[in-house]
Amino acid sequence: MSSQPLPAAAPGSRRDQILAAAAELFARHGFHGVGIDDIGAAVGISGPALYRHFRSKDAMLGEMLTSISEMLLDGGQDRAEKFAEPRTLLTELVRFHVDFALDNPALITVQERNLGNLADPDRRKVRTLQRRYVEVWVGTIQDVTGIDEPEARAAALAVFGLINSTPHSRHLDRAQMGALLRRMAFSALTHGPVG
Amino acid sequence: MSSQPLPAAAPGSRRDQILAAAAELFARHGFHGVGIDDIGAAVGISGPALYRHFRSKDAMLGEMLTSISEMLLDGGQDRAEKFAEPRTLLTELVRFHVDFALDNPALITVQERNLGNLADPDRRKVRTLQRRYVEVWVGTIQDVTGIDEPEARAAALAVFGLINSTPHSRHLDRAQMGALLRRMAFSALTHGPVG
DNA sequence: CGTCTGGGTTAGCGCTCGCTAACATGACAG
DNA sequence: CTGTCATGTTAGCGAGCGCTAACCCAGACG
Repeated sequence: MSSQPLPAAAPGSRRDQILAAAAELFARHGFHGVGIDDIGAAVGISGPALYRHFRSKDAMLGEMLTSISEMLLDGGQDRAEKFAEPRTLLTELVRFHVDFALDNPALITVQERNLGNLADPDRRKVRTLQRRYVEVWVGTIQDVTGIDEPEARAAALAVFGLINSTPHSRHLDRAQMGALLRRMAFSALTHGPVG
Repeated sequence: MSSQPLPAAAPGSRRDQILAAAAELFARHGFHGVGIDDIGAAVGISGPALYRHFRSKDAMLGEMLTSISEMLLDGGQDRAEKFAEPRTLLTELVRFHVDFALDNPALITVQERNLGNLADPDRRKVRTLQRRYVEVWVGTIQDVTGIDEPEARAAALAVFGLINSTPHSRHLDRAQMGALLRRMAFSALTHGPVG
């Protein structure tokens, strides 16, 4: 649904493989808990060979986080264009975010935990992208519930926390987990803020 | 030179001050992103002086995480004793966890992110405590909703993610934020899993 | 008053880390 | 063949880390 099974967008097969492995490791041990040699070993090459593909370890994290943020923003804006009716849009935003979190648990974890480890130029870029994604949600939540903007923003972040918790609980299969998260998120947003 | 292996009973003030400062730093930069000198500087002493109070940096994290887990478990069990009616108990569990998260944002963040950085004996202890705390929630959720156990467990973890998101959103005052989180959590739990 | 002790200092060791340097090699292009 | 390029290798540097060693000193106390 959200991922392409066919051979990936060509130019960066190796780069992408490295980024995926690094994401997994960063998610599990934290950015500073992972060495350059660990990442290399995870893709079958050893240590400094990574510098043929990335300028630095920070650059890996930067690219990882910007690409996540761009995927989320693109997906959010895409839904916002397609669905005009607020309640429908909210449903679709929830569905999109849930699918993304279920398909990319490592990326979600890294984005949640390691923004603080990002060097300054990249961090501003990522924060801007994130802010714009949140803005899509905030507007939709306000349209549906009528609550004021600060509360809608807090509600959006709370729901992200709910949905993004999925990497930490693996006892349900994908379909069940997706359905549960969608219902919980939607209930929290529609029944919660109203009262 | 009589060897008393473990830190004795509560001298309190200084150790706690150090732990609080360390929690703040671990929450912001991650365990490996914080140096022993940083922690010392945060309490006005410098670097190695910390070893008068803790055996190692890992021991600080261990003590921090076990104390959090014990506070949560104690609070949960306390409510479970006091409130027999399932729906009331669920309300009180939500209230308790929300208050804890609002009062201890750094601790919540550290517990969420840095369990993986814990050395093995401590990690098992913390995980056991966490599991028992989750069990209190799972039982209550099942009593209220009637859903099966794996789904109740997933729902509990999702709600923790929702509530624990509060350190990342600071635009509402404590009372508003508490009220919002309580309503969202309760709605997610009561309307979500049922369908 | 001398001694002990708790909590602090600075110096520095050994290790690991991110990264660079120098070199190797297989796949083509001409 | 040979030269180039992409992609790998190993050796090793400099910095920073956790932690220990050695010393210091203010009280408490007999």
